[in-house]
Amino acid sequence: MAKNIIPSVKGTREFYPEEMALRNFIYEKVRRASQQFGYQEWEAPYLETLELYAAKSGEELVKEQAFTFVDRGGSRVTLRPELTPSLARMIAKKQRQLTYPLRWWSFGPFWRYERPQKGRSREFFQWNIDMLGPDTPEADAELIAVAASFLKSVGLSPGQATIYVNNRRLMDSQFDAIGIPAESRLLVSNLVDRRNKMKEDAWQTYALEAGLNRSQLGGLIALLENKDLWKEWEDLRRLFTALDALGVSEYVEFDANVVRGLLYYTGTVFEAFDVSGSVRRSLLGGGRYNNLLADVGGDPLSAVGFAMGDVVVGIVLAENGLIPEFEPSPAPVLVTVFSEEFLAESLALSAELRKAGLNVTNYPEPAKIANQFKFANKMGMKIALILGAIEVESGQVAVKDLVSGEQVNVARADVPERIKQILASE
RNA sequence: GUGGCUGUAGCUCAGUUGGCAGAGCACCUGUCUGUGGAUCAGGACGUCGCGGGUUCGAGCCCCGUCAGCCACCCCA
Repeated sequence: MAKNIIPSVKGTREFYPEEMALRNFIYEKVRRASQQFGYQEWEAPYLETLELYAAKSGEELVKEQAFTFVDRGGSRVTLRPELTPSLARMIAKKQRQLTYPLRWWSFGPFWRYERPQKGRSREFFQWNIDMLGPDTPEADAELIAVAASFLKSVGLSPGQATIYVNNRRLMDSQFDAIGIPAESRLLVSNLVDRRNKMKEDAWQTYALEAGLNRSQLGGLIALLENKDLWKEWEDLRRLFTALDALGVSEYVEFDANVVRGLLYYTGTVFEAFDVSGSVRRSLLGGGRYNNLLADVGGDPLSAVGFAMGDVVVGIVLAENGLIPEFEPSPAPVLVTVFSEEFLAESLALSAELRKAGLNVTNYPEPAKIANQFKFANKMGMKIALILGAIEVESGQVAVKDLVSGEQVNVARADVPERIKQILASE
């Protein structure tokens, strides 16, 4: 059948109505969580210059994994791989005109030129949410609370999704204490990232080969396994106090293993994982980054935020049976077309019902009534209306409840009310 | 970017040592003219991902390529 169809671009996503419904479901939950805390929706260009990302020194990965091409004018442009540089620019351009604390959120498409596999495509949607201005643990706690609110709103319990929290400055002080010099931090950071993926003894061997001595390794292990380490750090104590007050502490745990890309974050870091399955999957991640505005030439400005991709969230929701049932038709009512003769009558009835505030689909042509009912059934519609010779003569409409199977004849003027009754009872 | 697995009907898949292309589900039609879902009866459905090679003969073997998946890598 499907011959010679030009394939879609590798790694892109096609949203058939059912997938689009899931995307919109996620979007609605994201929007609600964001707005509950007073965040404003905003958006940035999808196309940016490569320089915007190259400006962040040390991020060659951006150059390797960004979707870049030369436009007709010879400029190098990039499909945005992340939002934060655009945020930094837009803030910097109006830094003195904006109102702080500034709370912004966004949900839009991003592109990364990666090797596609499950949970990772070249085109994805991402929720970004940030607070700029305050530099307090309580601000950090608010972002974590927003994340927890989202997880809760889609039906993920603390047992299914957990947010792990750490602090980069705490880790720096601890690394100092066990004699890991500043220039080894990147190495150690990678080591920590890797620890969950390797067997413990293999990981230790790897760590020693990578250049740690036994005393450093021992210190590192003790550090990573210390669940009470947060108590030694004022900011984390305040953070957990605030989380408790915000009512989300059941979703949050301290974990020294969370480090997240060393060069970016300056304080609190956090990452939510799906812990319902056999594999721990990252749902969202973020933290405090206080240097960003200064890096792009703005005045120093503190910031905290996180990002969440739609792909993994969709998979996790599906695996936990949390995706709402798909309703194919946004219109619960079908007006059938009895014959050519009554086509105009059906169209007029549909228009009346729409005027009464109902979503109504009119069958587009005369066809066997059985086929029109089949259509209504497949589209998940709740009510079918029949307008044939008998009904028109008596000024009535046959209203059939497709869920219960009951059918009654109703005076035409009473049809909207009758439909609303049926819909309300289901 | 590296390594591996997979690709057969709309979907999920079977297909023996190389010998006529299969199943289930979905789909279409059912006693001539006003009613969907369930059952029954009948029917249609293939570039075996694509290109090349070996062979009397390839879905099956070999090479290449594309796509999906898995592990690395990375996760802004």
